[in-house]
Amino acid sequence: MPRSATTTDVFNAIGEPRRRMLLDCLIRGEQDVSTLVDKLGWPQADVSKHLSVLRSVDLVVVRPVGRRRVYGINGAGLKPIHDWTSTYEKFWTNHLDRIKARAEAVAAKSKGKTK
Amino acid sequence: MPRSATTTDVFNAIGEPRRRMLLDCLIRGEQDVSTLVDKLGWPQADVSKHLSVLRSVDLVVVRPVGRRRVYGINGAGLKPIHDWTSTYEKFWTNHLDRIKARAEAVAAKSKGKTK
DNA sequence: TTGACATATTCCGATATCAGCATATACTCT
DNA sequence: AGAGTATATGCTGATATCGGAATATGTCAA
Repeated sequence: MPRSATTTDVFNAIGEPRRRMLLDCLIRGEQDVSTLVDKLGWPQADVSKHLSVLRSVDLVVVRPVGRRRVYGINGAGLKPIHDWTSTYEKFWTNHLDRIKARAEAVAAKSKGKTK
Repeated sequence: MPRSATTTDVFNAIGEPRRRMLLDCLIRGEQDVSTLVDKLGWPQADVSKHLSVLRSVDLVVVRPVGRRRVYGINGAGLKPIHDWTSTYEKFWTNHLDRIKARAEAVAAKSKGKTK
């Protein structure tokens, strides 16, 4: 059994760097496909396909404007990832604490104690 | 050009659900491979291989204890993902604002205007 | 309706990834 | 050293994914 599809698993969807670039490009505001093609310099089909994946996991929303399609970020889709990583927050916080503690220990040691 | 390797891209590495399960399993504390195999019920080789990927992107650290290998979470590795999603935080916040705004609009409308 | 433009979808070959099995490495204890 | 345990790695076949080119869908405008 391979990994769950990019079209159903948000984590897998953003596993592709180009899709993160796409989102990073949209972060400044809604844009239509042509604009994205210009900015990114990828073939139009590629942009559409990556957008399609992002759409299927609800990371972006589309709004038809005439013959254009304006894409925007649906932040709610990224929240699960943010929440998941948040559960590990204590690990990097603790890590910093440990570094700090060690630094203080070193400082205390150099002040007087030889052990 | 395919997506960047699971062994070099943290985002891609956690794109695999089993690897997230593995991390979720380790969140309670360091554990050796046998314990993980027991808890998860996967073939030992699979566990080792997924751990290997997590190791290559620095999401876990290993500590040999006799013939055991005790794995622990390296939270610092997840921080980049957390930071990246944080840049989109405003989107889900704004989204809630928008829902609220719309709800208020609907309420105001139903109060008098028939449209 | 016809033509032009904007975007999506389909088909293709190449590649990475997965699970499973078998085997290799590494350590411990006697 | 040799047996046994713990973990890692190599090989294989099936599958998903990617980019690219061609094509299909959809929309406007005259």
